[in-house]
Amino acid sequence: MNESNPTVFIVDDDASVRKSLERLIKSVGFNAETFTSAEEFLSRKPYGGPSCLILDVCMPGLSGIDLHKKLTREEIPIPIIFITGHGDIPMSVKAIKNGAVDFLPKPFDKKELISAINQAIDRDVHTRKLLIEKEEIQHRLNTLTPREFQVLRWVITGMLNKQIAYELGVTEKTIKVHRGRVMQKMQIDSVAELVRLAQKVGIAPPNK
Amino acid sequence: MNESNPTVFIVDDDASVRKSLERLIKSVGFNAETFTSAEEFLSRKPYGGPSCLILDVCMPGLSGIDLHKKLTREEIPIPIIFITGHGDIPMSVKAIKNGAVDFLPKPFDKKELISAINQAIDRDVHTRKLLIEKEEIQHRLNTLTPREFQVLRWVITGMLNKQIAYELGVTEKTIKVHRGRVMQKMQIDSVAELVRLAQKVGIAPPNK
DNA sequence: ATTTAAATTGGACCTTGGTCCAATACGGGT
DNA sequence: ACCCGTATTGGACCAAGGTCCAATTTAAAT
Repeated sequence: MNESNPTVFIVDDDASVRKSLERLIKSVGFNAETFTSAEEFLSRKPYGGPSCLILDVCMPGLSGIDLHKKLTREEIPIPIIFITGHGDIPMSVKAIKNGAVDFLPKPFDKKELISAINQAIDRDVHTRKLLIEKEEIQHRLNTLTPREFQVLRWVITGMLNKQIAYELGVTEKTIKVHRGRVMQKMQIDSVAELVRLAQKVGIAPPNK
Repeated sequence: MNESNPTVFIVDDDASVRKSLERLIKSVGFNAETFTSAEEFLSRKPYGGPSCLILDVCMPGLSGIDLHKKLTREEIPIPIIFITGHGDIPMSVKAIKNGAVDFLPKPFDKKELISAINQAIDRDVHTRKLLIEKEEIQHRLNTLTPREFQVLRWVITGMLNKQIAYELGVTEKTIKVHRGRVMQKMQIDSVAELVRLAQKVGIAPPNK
């Protein structure tokens, strides 16, 4: 069990389900870790590597649905595969619309579950990659002064320095200096890259 | 019945369902148009305004699911709301994952259906807006010569004219001319706009 | 064979972007 | 009182972008 290998977390109040899932998952080469309740899962320390969550819908205490909501609210984007013995269509529809990877009624086909797990892990790897990228960008953005950030937002509109200068009520010279520092701090050397970078973290142009 | 008002298409083999749905939909101010089969719907001329499709899953001939697949394959992005009397969870999950707006078992709550219809129409309005924008961009792109398009792809990387010239084995002068024509034909005047525009239609930088 | 579109390049010239050095001004914090 | 980060601006200077006019070459189309 190491953190570079994908881990599948299993939350189900039924011991036999936990056991069989754990065996199945380990047999295909993933780490598996089981929990008897949503609360127990929440108290686990955050996992660093790629992972996903197999979650029973109905459980005493916090239900699987509740846990999903909570994770969404707290922006913990771990991919979720629901399993359930007593689900209905509206419930499954809602779960998928809220971002669950799959929703499998018990008993389910092993191949289907494995397929869902692979999808979930792939999604998590992708999500993590984007997240890390965003954090790196954000870190550099935080080194900008307020004025520099303001200039950045105008620069990505494609306006000329003199136009930006007019908008901010300063001289073109000043914009040049701010702009130069923005590029230096963001560690790039073209407007094209700045535009893409701003897009990735959702920086909008000024309201005018 | 005019094309600026949203229209809801109803496809169901059950006459009573068609009738009640039509009444409900007209009562909230949308146009409604009914069809007794998927085939009948397909033979209708394309609708210009915002619309969505309420689709029975089980029907003689082409089923609702089949129709959904066909529309997806042919890139007809009309939002779909499934209704069904005999659906199961895997079916509903699959439908939503394939992009359906909702999946409602009969009998359904009127408010739920109306809510789903509003979502579907909103989605369609949004999709159409993006589509029109993409088409406008594509139209301008089609006026570019192969070489100009090639230069465009290098320009959006943020490279200098001299670097692009080296990549293409020509002089900087040549790149300047192509680049100028690209900006003129695309009707923009900054690299920033070019980058965003390229992003919208999914133009990738060169493979190097 | 003539025409046409595309690609290429040169020269001249102007605008814009970017940098280096330097200076002033203002507000916080030690 | 003094230092530091931030914002501002100027001068000088060079690199890069962009445009106008003009010319050549080549391949495709009529």
